[in-house]
Amino acid sequence: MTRRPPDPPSTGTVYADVVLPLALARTYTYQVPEEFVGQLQAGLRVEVQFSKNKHYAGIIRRLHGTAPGFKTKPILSVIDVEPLLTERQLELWEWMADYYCCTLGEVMTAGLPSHLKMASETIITLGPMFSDDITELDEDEYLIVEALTLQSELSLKDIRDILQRKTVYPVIRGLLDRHVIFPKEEFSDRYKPLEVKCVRFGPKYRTEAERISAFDLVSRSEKQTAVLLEYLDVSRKQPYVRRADLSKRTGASDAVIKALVKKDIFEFYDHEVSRLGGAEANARAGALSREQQEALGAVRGCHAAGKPALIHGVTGSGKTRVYLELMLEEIDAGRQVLYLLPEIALTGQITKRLQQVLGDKILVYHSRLNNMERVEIWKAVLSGEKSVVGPRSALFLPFTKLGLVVVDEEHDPSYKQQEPSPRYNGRDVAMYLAHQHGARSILGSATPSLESWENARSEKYGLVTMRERYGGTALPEMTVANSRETDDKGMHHPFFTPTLIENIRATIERGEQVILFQNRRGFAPVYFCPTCEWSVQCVNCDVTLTYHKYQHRLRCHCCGYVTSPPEHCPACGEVQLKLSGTGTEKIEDELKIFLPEARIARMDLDTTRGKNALGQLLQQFEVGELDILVGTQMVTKGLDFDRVGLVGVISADQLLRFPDFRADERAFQLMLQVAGRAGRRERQGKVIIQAHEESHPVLTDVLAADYENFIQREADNRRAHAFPPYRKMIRIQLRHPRRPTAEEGAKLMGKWLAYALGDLVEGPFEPSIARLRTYYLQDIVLRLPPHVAELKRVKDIIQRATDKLATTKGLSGVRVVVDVDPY
DNA sequence: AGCACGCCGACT
DNA sequence: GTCGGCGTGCTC
Repeated sequence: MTRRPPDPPSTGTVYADVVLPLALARTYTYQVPEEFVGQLQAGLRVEVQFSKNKHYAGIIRRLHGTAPGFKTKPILSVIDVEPLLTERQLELWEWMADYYCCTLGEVMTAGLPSHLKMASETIITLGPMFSDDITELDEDEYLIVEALTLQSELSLKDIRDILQRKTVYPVIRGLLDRHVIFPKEEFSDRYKPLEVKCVRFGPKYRTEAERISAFDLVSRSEKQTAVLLEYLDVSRKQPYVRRADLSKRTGASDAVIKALVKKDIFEFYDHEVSRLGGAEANARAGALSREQQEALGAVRGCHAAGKPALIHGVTGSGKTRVYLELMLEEIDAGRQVLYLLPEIALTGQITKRLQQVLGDKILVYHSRLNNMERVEIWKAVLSGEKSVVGPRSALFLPFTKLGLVVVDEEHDPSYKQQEPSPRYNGRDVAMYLAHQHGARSILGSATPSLESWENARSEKYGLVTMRERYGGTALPEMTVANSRETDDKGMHHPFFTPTLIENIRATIERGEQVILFQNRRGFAPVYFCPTCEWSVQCVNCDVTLTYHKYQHRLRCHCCGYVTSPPEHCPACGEVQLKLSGTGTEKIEDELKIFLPEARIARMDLDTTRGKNALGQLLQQFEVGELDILVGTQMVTKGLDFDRVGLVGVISADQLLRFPDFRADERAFQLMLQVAGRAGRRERQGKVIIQAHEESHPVLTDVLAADYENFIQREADNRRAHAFPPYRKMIRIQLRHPRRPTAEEGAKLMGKWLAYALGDLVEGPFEPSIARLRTYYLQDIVLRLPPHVAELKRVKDIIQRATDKLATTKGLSGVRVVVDVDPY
């Protein structure tokens, strides 16, 4: 990257405004010692002391000659030679801090890989690759390495003592760069290849004839014959056969399989399940369809007119193919591309496909990367050579030649960071980023959000529509099943209609797969006493605990609190406690009763928590080791499988009843997205939605796959009730461990805001979950006409009110959380 | 965010 | 008489 000329040292001392990785509102001004004057510029990291004993790696925001009206501390050392951040990134940080009402330090904390944010407490250890190349080390470095071989870990503070000098960061940085030492956390995060224990025919049984002869060898054993047959059956469908699977399916013990190995018929081996990365660039895949060709032209048209393009393309229309074409163009022209996806979709086939076509030109920025890999990507992006596919955090990478930004699944709520600050929406920040770089941008979805649709309607974005599924596959047949439906004996099941069960059965019999969607995890969300109606509440939050049958535990889905179910009701002593409500676990459980033969798996937060659990689950489903996948929202995202013949929505009512102004939009998106998982290639898929309220207008639109009708009506509703996107919404949440204090603070805050803003202020009121993680909550909501100048004024008012509250006796402990566009 | 300073209750 | 509770204010 080109070096910016250092700011000219004006008369006298030079000062540097430094951003610190703390939740501080402003930058802090340090004095630049004479010796550093020539080498400093914005974006470099420097070591500074902050308060008594703390040293941090801060980032220079700007250099100037204006002496502040207080004594300044000196910059202790310069960590980087070249800036680690670009001017644009610093501007982006400032914009985010400003727009989302948070501090620069909070943006910095979110935006820098922790490896680059050293502080005095950082613990370092000796790297595993260190091969006593002591000759390479200078005296200071040698001292550190020697200390580490004796003590294994040291804090930066220790190192300062060892070296007997104040400035140790440059030395540390040098060692880090050469991978001699590591910040400690990295070891916990080392990845290993995913391997599964498998069986295959031994070397003597490679040919068909040899294999047939194997049957003679085992003819005396019924079990071994069965295993052999099963093996042949499974191996026809899957590229590898798991040892555990084989015994499970045949009911044969592991000893039976071992016996076959002993006879040299089988052998064990570890099958390495493919991981992302290391792909070779292929030729461009297949030709564009006519519609894709047209869409491509339309997107180019938008870009030529300087507008972002919103692609509304039904699932399977091949939006990715269109993105790819444009991405290739940018990359060929030597520019960078940022392709954003919701986190979960990153595990899917899309990343693989991008890497197949773009090879090592594109890097996957994944939440599972370790620190070192993150820093490597950071540097590669800074050099302008690599493009990136990643979740919203990839927005913080130091792009220098950004030419195109793609936001796929732009409607997805997980683009919005909820906690902690900065509470930003990745899609919106992406648009700002593109604008900042003068880059083109594309938003894509099968169900565009109302905000984006409205932007297209008002011609801020260009709209590109793709209506056909690539290859002409028909859209799935969608039907609704009344939840009250009974079977031929007049029996009614609380969560499976006969229609759904019959269809599941038929689908599996055809050798196809089923996805069932239930938007709630666990077994039952309420554990209660039928006598006195007492129910188990979370100790930290104002919610009931969800029963998880598999672990026989009660869990809080807000804070993670776990406890054992009580033996009897503590209020009245009743011993027969009951469960109510339905989660994915229960669906899975009940389904096993109906379909004991089916291979069922569950996909929710609980089953995908482990490192490779999600990938493993998807892999299993992909190769056909599973018949039914029961899951939460997760199953609506990024799943792209050919053999899904049926998608079932267990309860549409549950989605539509949600008390939020976006409930309808969310429900519509979720249902249409999950429906899109059905029948992707030759075959038409089927979707069955169970509901009590069959004629709900949202359901009617879902069944007709009528986005236009839905979004038009939704827009009218929102406009009529003054909701976003026709109003700017800001939520101000006040939190305190004591309810009266939270209430008092909120009342006061509400009064001040109402004084300045009148009836734009609603509340304070208690949110539906009144206590969260031991804090009592109070909300104040502002709904403003969407004018930018107005917004600045409002944010100043909020800031002043927050400051005022912080200096009010007795209420200074009330935390104020501002959430801009809180949806 | 961390941390020191400071002003009110149960202890060696 | 002190130790320590956390409420308050500051860090260039």
